[in-house]
Formats: sequence, C-alpha cells, structure tokens
Amino acid sequence: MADTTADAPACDVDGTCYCPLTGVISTLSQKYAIQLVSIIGAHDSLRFAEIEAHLPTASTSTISKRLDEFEEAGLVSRTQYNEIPPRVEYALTKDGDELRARLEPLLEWAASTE
Amino acid sequence: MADTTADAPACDVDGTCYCPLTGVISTLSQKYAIQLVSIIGAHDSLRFAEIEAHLPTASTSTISKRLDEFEEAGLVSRTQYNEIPPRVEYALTKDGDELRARLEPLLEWAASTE
DNA sequence: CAGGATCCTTATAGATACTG
DNA sequence: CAGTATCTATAAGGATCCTG
Repeated sequence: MADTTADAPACDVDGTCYCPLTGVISTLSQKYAIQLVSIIGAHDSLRFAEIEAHLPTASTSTISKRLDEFEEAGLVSRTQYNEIPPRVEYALTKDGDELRARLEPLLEWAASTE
Repeated sequence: MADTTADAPACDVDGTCYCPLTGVISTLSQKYAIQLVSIIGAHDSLRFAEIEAHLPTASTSTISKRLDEFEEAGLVSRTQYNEIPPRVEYALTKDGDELRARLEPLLEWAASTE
C-alpha cells in the first residue's frame, strides 16, 4: 500500500478511479437496492406482491422504482403474462446474478456484525 | 433456489431477513460511502485533504459526514496529531478492512461493466 | 394484480463562511 | 489544516388514490 505520488490525477495510485458515482454502484446506493437483489436472487422468480412481502418496510413506489432501475441496468428481467388477473415475474439476469454473488459475502458479514 | 413456503414470515426462505435497513448496509447506502472505504483502504492512512483530492466530486461536508459515520461504526480510525498546522490521519480499522475486502470484488466487477 | 400518478415530507448533499 | 455551522436546493422516499 504505497502512498500517492502527489502528481497523479485525483484518483487512485493504481490508476483506478472511483471518483464519480456511476453505473452499478450508484444504482446500489439507493434505498433497499442491495436487499432487493438479494431477495430476488434467492428465488427463481418472484411476483411483485411477493417482493413486497419480503420487504415490508419499503413502499410500493420505492420497490417499483428500484425494479425499473434494475431492469434498465440489465440486472433484472421482467416477464409479463397477459392473463387475468395480470401476472408479472421478476428474476435476476445473468448480470444480476453476478452482482448477487458479489453481494453475498458482504451481506453475510454485515449480518454477523449486528 | 426454492420458492417461499407461503406461511413463512415476510423474510427469506432460509430464515434470513434483509428487510430493515440496518447497520453496515445502511451506512454503505450513503453517497460516496463505498468509494470512501475503497480509497482509504488503498492507503495505510490518509489525511483529510488527501481524501478530498481522491474524491473531488464530493463536497467537504459530505466527506466529513461519511467519515464521522464510519468512525462511529468502528470502520475507520481517526488519529489526531496536535501539531501546527494540525494533522489528522484516517485509516481503516480491522473491521473496516474486512468490509473493504468484501467490497473489492464488487467494485472491480462494477468497473468492468461500464 | 401490478404499478403509475400525484402530492407531500423528509433526508441528503452542496455552497459558503468561519474557527481552533 | 481540518474541519464545523448554517443555510439552501434537490432528491428520494412514503402515502394515497386510481387504472389497465
């Protein structure tokens, strides 16, 4: 762990820059985002109401927003069945599962520190 | 990946509940929090101004707040030297480094997806 | 059932100015 | 240098109502 070379750009010694809040990290910095990935990943697929039941402290609109963001980020797939009553299934995509895998150690450790 | 047993509490199949936003996860859900852990962890110790230089898009007050929260959570240590001009060094604690280790795969992967 | 639209409240961050 | 205090702007989340 060397120190900064003083003339380097305002980023990291190894050239990696975490400065801007971009991509997945900014998506994860939303309320309940981490938990949602974990919850969806714990199942093959889930319906909206099921997700709500797993995260009772989050409001409908918050969950809805997170799911939209995840879908746009390609982390979650949304499958709509045109039945009556309507049915929608959410599941992690391959990318979403990559994320989940990297989140798991974090969540386990976090749970153990409480 | 089994599905819910329907009668289970509004948590996870395996009994794990991620519902409330608590502890480390809520600390991490703050702006720049993840990056800060990573930046501090990339050095043995850092002064306030150095941290600012590594995260130029974050304001002084935001960084200050994050550092306070980290210190309170026992993730970062703050060492003050009573010199003139004053000098303060921030470093990850053992716990903070545990966290950093679990964050690293996430950050690497996140960077690769951009 | 799934969730969008709206309105409202709170949380959070940023700018600025100032101090030990 | 290393912040804190204050204020303001904005974003984010929650409650409620409503619809395909």
